[in-house]
Amino acid sequence: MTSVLWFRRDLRLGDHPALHEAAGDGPVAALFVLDPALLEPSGAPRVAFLYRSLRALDEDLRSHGGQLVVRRGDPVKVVPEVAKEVGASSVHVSADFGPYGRTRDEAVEESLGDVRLVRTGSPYAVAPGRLTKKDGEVYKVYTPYHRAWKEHGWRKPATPIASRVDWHTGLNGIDIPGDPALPEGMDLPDAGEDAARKAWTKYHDGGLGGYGNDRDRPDLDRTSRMSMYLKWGAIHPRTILADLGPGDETYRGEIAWRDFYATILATWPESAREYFQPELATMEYAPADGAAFEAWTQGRTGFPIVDAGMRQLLALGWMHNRLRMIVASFLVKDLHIEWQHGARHFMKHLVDGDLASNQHGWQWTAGTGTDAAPYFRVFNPITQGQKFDPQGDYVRRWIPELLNVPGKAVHTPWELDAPPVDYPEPIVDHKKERLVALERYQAARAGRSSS
DNA sequence: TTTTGAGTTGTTCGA
DNA sequence: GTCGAACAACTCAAA
Repeated sequence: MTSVLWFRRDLRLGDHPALHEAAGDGPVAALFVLDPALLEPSGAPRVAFLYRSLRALDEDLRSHGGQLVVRRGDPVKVVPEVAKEVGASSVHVSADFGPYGRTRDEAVEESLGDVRLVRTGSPYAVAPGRLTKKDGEVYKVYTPYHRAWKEHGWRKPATPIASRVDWHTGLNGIDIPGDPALPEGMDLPDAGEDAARKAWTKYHDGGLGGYGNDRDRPDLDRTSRMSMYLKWGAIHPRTILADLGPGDETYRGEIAWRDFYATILATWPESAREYFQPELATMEYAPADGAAFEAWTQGRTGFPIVDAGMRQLLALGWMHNRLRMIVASFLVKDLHIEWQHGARHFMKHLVDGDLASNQHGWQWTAGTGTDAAPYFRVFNPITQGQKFDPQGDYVRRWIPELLNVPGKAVHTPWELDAPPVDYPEPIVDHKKERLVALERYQAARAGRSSS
């Protein structure tokens, strides 16, 4: 009996449990639905990367005698239509645990009627719900979660079957749309499963060994950049995990973080918008519609390391992890702007923008999340720059106005005898704003304990 | 039930 | 320059 394989965040053919399930039923029709509800809030870089990933998937399918059918619309309508057209008795998917995805899937399941919606696998090594404390509750602290996660383990990658699948062809779909206009000069990495595997192999044989020591050095750029492939499932985390050795504990931990935050968001879907610790929502913040927020988004705060990160985001659709923390801390604790505004800006511009990791990364910085940073942990944008970009190479790469400032002096351009005229003065006094932030948090904490 | 130990990523200050 | 303490109490996880 024919089935539909509805692709979402699993745009690959290798190591794909839902494909194995579908193939066991008979012929498989491959479908992707362009859902306006998901596309509209996404920025051009992520949409472009999605389209390229879809083209790559279609190419891979064609090389195995199949094709990818792409339809536009609400999956609640589109998926049953396609199932009917091919006479499918089941629709196979990888489980989606996001706030929108889960509700959508329940609605699709309802609209499918007698056709079964079968969820097999997920984008995670250890899917939400698999791992609980002994009392059955969800872990809220990373470290014990991580311990249990390692103990629980994950499946080995499955053997490839795409060439043996009886692919259903002949359905009409729309062409994958042309890429939306990208910012001038933006150069996205190659998309698709093949590119993901190649990028991973290259990193595995090259930079991975130095990850533990150098991952915080944006000037050295030793992170794997697998996030955008993981975002769309061009590679599955368990494929990556299978290649890691005992010395790769730090890198393995990052995969665990991804699973952890997915679990948190799946358990508390409202934490995508609301404060995980609601009592901190009453804290006083500055409005996000002023010049300060604008300066932050444009990389013109006058703090070189902050501006370099923000400009890297605009230019690449990607930002080094250390910079994500620095610029987030600056927005929340120097400009006193709520984390949601920063999270939204990130989601708009990041190619790898993942709701769970993004929102909870921000909540961590804001001190409002699970396992949050202590309130007194305020990043100093000057010393962070000096520490993690010691020669200033990263800053100079992204801030042409500072190109001629040598060495670490680039982190304090206002101290130069002749500061560059086209680079802004610091928009705030960090020392002062740090104290303001500490007071705000202290007041909120006092409010909490008295209420 | 109670108790105990622990908690991603930092900074400043004073000795 | 280097080092340890203070920053603060609270919640979580597990015994």
